[in-house]
Amino acid sequence: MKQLPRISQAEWQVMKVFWTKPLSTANDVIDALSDDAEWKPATIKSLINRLVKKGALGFKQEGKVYLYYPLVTEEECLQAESKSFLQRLYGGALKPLLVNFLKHEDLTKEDIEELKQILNERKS
Amino acid sequence: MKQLPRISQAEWQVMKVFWTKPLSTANDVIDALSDDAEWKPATIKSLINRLVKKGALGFKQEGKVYLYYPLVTEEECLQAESKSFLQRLYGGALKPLLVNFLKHEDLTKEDIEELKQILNERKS
DNA sequence: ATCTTAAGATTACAAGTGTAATCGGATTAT
DNA sequence: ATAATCCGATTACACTTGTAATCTTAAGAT
Repeated sequence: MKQLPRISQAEWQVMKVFWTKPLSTANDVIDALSDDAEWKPATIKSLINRLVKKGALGFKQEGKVYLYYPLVTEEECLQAESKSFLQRLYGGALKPLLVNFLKHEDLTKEDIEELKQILNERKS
Repeated sequence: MKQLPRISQAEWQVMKVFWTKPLSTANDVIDALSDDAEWKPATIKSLINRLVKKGALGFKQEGKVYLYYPLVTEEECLQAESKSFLQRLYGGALKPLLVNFLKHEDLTKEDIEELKQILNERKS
């Protein structure tokens, strides 16, 4: 399996935009993230550059601008991050993690039903 | 609420020792972590020092050595980390996180029953 | 009284991160 | 043609992190 580049927190924000809408330009990302208005445009461009260097993003030139696209899927990154999180904080024990999240976070009645459904389906 | 120092991954390993056994000496930690033999003793001392500076550990002198102890609970740190993880990777949506973990990680039949129990208890 | 030892304190240093400004070349407007 | 603009590339810089060696000082050994 291809080995994933490691994506930092700030970079993750940027990746999310590309995962949601691949073949975006740098400006698309800047727009997409402008609501939160957390970063200067230059910052976002820096992050995009790093992601390209890390091999997390590819691009093709379209006229004068680049259209960037993810080279790694959100699924696999999420998987990897989640796994390392589980390992690091809960020593790899899934149940305590789940218990913790179940206890402290918000769930609707429907969510709960759905989760029980999932639990039922995975017998073992 | 007291604001938590931010504890890095390597530091977390060290904190775990103190959470498990408060009032440990630096050498206790070195011993405790020597199985994994990942770090030189000097490294562990560095980490302890940083944790003291960050306000994550306190200590009292006992004869010639220091007995260190956590100034923050594992519970609150876990809580904070988990929350930020949830926010960062899943945009704060608990269900996708749970679904992901439920789908990909290992659970025994008993675990599953227990989780369903928890779900039942928290009607909403 | 000295010498050794061991503990905490200080210093080191490269890599990664957050955050951003500036440079250089191409494109568009005048 | 020339000037203004825009975009990606390069450079910047402080802070954190991983990893560890060295320094200082006090206690214990001889």
